[in-house]
Amino acid sequence: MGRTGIVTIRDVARECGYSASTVSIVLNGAPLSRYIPADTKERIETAAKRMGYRPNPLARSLRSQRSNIIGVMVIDITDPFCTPILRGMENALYQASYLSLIADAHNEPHRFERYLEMLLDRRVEGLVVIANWLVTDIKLLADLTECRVPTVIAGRSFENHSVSTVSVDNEAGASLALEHLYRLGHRDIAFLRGPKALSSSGQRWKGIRSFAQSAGLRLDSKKILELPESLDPNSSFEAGAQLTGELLRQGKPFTALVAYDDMTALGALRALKKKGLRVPEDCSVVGFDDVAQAGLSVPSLTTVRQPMEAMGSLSAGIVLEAIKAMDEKQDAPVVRRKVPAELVVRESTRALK
Amino acid sequence: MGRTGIVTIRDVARECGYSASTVSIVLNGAPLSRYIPADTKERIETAAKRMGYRPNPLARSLRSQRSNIIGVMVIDITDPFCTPILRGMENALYQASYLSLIADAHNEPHRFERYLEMLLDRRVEGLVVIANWLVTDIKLLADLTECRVPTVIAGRSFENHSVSTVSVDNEAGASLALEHLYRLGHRDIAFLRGPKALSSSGQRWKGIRSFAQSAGLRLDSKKILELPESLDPNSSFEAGAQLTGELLRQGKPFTALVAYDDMTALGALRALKKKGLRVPEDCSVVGFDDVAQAGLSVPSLTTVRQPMEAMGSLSAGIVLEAIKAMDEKQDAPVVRRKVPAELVVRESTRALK
DNA sequence: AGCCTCTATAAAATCGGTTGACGATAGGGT
DNA sequence: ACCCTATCGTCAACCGATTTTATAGAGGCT
Repeated sequence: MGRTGIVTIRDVARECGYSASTVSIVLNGAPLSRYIPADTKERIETAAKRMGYRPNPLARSLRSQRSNIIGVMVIDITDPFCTPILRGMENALYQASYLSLIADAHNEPHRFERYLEMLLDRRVEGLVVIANWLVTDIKLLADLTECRVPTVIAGRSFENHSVSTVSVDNEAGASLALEHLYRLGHRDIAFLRGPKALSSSGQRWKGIRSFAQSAGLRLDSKKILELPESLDPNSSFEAGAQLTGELLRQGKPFTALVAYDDMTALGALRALKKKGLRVPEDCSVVGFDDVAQAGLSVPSLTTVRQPMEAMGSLSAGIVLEAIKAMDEKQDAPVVRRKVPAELVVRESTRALK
Repeated sequence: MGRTGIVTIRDVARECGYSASTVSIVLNGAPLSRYIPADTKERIETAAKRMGYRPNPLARSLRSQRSNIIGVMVIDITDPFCTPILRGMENALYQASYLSLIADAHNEPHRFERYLEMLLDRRVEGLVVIANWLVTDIKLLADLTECRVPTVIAGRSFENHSVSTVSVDNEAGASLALEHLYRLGHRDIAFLRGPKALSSSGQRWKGIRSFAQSAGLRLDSKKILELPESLDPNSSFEAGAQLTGELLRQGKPFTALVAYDDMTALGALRALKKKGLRVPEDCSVVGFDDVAQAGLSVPSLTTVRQPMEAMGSLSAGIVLEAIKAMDEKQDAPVVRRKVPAELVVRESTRALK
């Protein structure tokens, strides 16, 4: 044992009088260990334990070409949407004794690329990209498919590319939100749509339109505003407040408002309150996502829940499956998982009197 | 180049007709490269670039005994207090081209220990523990000092141990909060203290008492409640709401409330609203931390800000310094950094009429 | 001629663990 | 007596880099 206090396999071997190979074979239960008698095994095992031997994962990875690490690219770790996904992933990976190497791109494509390279350098066996917001470009895909690293994009769906994705059913979710308001008797409903650049915006809007059509509800284009494009996910709070202010100034009455996401909805709450309107008495508000904040506001927010933890563990599961498939030389299928959204009714909506 | 598409240093060597040693020496600008003529260097460098050679960090780490990785133990990644710290750390580490390996302990001591071992196994060169809540025990310390891994605890201070810490000046911060209310004319003030097990509770309370004393303000023990101990940082919202309810039921009037942290304060807002009290008209509320939520609530929360990003980069800086010191065989000093808190006045407080 | 020093490059050792190919012994079958 | 197989291990190669040591030719000096 060197003076660093770190015990190598050779130290153990020397200590108990066997070779490093034998120690390795025994401790890993390799096929050859079949022929090693029980008492030898025991001697080796107790020596290893006594000496506190812990195999060096670096050396092991180098030899076995397996890092036991999944790279996780988070577009913006301060986004409350991300952390529950991370939590879910972590749960799934923990069980498979994989570690996750998390890179936070700060919403900057430049960092995204640099970190992507770092992750690939570190020989991550798989990659999960939590794409809440940033419009990830094609270069990503090129790099990844070229390097044969199983990849899942969580939180977004790309219809056109051959990457696995895990995303919520935005269309159905948005329908749920509108249906909820409709059932409560609301007919004059305002909308704050998401920015065009986000695919989820389009999907949610499609859900809105399809429900409206099926229910015979007329959507008044004067009451439909669109969030500006922005790189910062937290900006939608400000934008929500501002657009709601515009709606109110415009004078067209509405009894309910559907926001693109929770942040937007919280912004709307603030703007409504500022104009002296009470929620839900004077106006109902629905969000989307169910981030942690949604339950804590006053009034608490009725919203459409994305099962973020589940999405996280699903993503991890898909990547792990793909890795296993590659081990067996099959190629992994592209999985597009759409998880159902769930309406969470809280205080910000109520029946129209 | 193997069929994996990964280029090794030997591939580069073969390609340009030199040995792996020479390539390594040139690409790293090692001392011996002094003797290598410029055109050879150029040939090697262009070949490396053309072939897209990227040295394998695993192999490099194994040889050099340096992982270029800092381990980060997060007690609970879904706690909004943690992510800005992570962001700050990441910024500092990015510049030093260190990567952070984040482990989320889920508030479970069991996971904490297992991850700690994993991190040490991976030969992290330093460790930052983001200790928002969990009462970390002594075993941690033993393991760490034994393994000679520079460690910083961010978010807590331990007076009695010889670990570096970065924490906010809780005492001064709490004083600021109370002073703010006092200046606004409030004299009947209720308090929701933090749980005893947290050292920050005691510190904040000390700040409260010291300001009260210096201003001649009497604290009414009937209006001082204490949050229950709990492992879950998000529980303080519920607890805040519940304790505020108790205060109100008790009937002792108060015009302002100082909460242990922002979550507690948000809980208080909810309880006050439920009883029909308006904030800040009928009661002012102050929080502590300035988590992202604080600015988004209605009314937005006056609070004492912990400069979390700065704390994160400070922590990273201290660890990096310690690593550098160890490189030069000096031993790194124990640093106890206390950063100033800052009062952020928003809508939840106003002058007593 | 003999011995240094300076260049320019390569061979070999090393990091710590894994693994396929062997060696050696003992017993069983023919 | 001979081959086969089951046991119990060890050797050496290997993963992909870095680094120490070595080699070899060219000049320069005595």
